[in-house]
Amino acid sequence: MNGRSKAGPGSNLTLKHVAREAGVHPSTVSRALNPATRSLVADDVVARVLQVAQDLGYRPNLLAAALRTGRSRLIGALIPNISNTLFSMILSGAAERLASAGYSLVIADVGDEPARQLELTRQFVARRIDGLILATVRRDDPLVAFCVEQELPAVLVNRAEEKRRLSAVVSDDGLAMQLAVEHLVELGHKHIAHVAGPETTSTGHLRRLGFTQAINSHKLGIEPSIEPTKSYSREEGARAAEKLLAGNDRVTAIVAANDLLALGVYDILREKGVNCPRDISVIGHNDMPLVDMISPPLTTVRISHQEIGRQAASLLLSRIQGDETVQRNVVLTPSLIVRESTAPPRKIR
Amino acid sequence: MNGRSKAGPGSNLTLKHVAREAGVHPSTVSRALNPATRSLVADDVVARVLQVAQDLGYRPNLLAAALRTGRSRLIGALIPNISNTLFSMILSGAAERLASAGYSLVIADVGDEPARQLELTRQFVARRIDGLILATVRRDDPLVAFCVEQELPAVLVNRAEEKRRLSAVVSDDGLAMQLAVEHLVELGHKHIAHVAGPETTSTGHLRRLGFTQAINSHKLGIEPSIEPTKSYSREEGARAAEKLLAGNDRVTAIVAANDLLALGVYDILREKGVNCPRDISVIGHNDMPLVDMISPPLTTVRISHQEIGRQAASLLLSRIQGDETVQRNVVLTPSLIVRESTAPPRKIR
DNA sequence: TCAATAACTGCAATCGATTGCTATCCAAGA
DNA sequence: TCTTGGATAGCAATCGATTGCAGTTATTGA
Repeated sequence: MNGRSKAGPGSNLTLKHVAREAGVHPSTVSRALNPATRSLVADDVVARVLQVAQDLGYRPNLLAAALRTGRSRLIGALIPNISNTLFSMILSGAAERLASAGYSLVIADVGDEPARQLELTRQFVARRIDGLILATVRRDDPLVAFCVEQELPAVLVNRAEEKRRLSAVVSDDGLAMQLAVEHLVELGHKHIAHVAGPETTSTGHLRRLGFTQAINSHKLGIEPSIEPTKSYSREEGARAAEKLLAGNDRVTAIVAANDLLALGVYDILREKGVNCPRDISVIGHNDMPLVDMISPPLTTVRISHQEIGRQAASLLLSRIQGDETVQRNVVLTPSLIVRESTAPPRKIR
Repeated sequence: MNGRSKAGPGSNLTLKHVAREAGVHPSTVSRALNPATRSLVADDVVARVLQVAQDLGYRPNLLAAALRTGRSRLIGALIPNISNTLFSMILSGAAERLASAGYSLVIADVGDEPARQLELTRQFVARRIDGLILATVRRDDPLVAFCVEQELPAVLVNRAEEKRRLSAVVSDDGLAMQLAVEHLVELGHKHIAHVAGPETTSTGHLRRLGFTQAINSHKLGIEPSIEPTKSYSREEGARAAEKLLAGNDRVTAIVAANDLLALGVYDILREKGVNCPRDISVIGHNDMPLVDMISPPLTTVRISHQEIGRQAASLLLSRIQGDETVQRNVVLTPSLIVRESTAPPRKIR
């Protein structure tokens, strides 16, 4: 009847053992060990129980506690791609905050496929995770509907959702583009183009809108637009840059929606023998590690992804613990890091 | 008596409901749903149960199953720093393989502090994780002793342990250094120095040994050695390079134990106006993302960290599922990626 | 036709902690 | 002296799935 063949890990040391050793009932041990219920037990008994538990090296089985209480103290994270630093930084920040509250982080590296995302989410639910951090969502995502329906506490990171059904922690994409465009305008640029990210993501969408608005507010003309990229990748950036330059020789600066796209732009510039920043200035977004070491060091918008993770974790915890039901959007302020990929435009081209 | 105030997420749909609906006993439902025990149930009953479960959208509570069976289908990962791509790549590979076997990955971003590592490990044990992936271990680590003692299935990744008490998946550090040195020798270098990683890690130690051996096998003289670095970081790399160049003007090539160290070397070379690769060639280790974009593109040793993660997961699963107790060391073969940071030495300097 | 066996299915214990309710004891107040 | 009540501690149900054992029915062979 015993599922385990041998002892196995996990010590098999239970409340009962501690109770017997301390000469009290298991329920008393439970109460003595839990700070919230400790006051129900006489001081001397508490002391004795604590001592015995310590001596025996007792550690409660979190699985059993979770089953009984209905709270697993596990938080799930749905990430499109862990190996992208952006996301691992978010995880790092979230894990830090969660650990200090006694929660652990379960990760699912799910890619972009909605079916797989939903399946992994269901598995999380089956594990009775207490909350969810979503880094995958698109502007209108069925996953969000699922979470709302299941009353599953969830927080979106990095990307937000159009209908604002869930709390989110994001960077101010509009401000970011404003900073970028302003910097270029100050340098004297008049013909600035944008390599937009995927329209399905809030970042791609909002940055494009922000760019347009910034251009308008400076009374500059919008450069003939090219299609948004299909994904945030170096290859897509290259493809976009190629198209952009083929049909336009006025452009003196390119604002990319993301560092990887900017790197793709670099690839094409190099290929065509166009010098950056002398001929064309480039601005990225995210300030990924090492973009300060490439040639030329990339001017980019910095976002503290770790802070996004930390805020998301805090938001989630307060939702779980405090039964707080208001949805909140936390918007972090980005900053422009000026390096050597931006310079005044050449007088003549 | 009910812990939950409201319904909460997780559907509260249990075996009993399915059983009632299908007109059978819960145990029969359990058996019908589990492929391993399905043969104990009549075919028509299986069909009916499956149908009902499907219709109701039943999903078993993994927490309850875990408590009863003693297996949580959770694997813990102890990582010194998730935001380092090296580790997030390992996680990515491991998560992929684990997910396909129905296991989830719980991560702990623990830094380098042994006390914290042990504490987080204990918490993992309290969660009854089925296995552990350790990326943090030093050459002789108390954590390994702990795992062995607790009979906790564990696999080391990237770094191995001296006493080989646990299985490990590593790259062939000796071979890596041999490839690096051979490449430089072929280019004509005779005075090659090494910026060593921390001696506490197996990688730092083994790469230093491998380097020495490779130099000897080519009958070259060992350059006066400098102290190993304290950590794998750009700053430490810079510090080491500074010391190295201060006392030695014969050196025409530097093999760093890691890309970050190599980047630190770059920093100093630039600062001192020493041209790489014309004056000094540099080789890194790991082939981190973007080192192909920096100036000059870094010649480095490529390791498939994702493959390390995958192999580690497989090893762990076979240990858990097959009751296999042999410890195995899986050694992956690295390759040298030649870029532009290496060139023949200048005739005169 | 009857016993022996096989094939299912149900019963109930179990995993380990939590918690509402109840029982006991002692002190304070009437 | 008796009641009231506060402080402790124990009892037993419970969370939801799994599984050894036993019981029932159908099937086979003699």
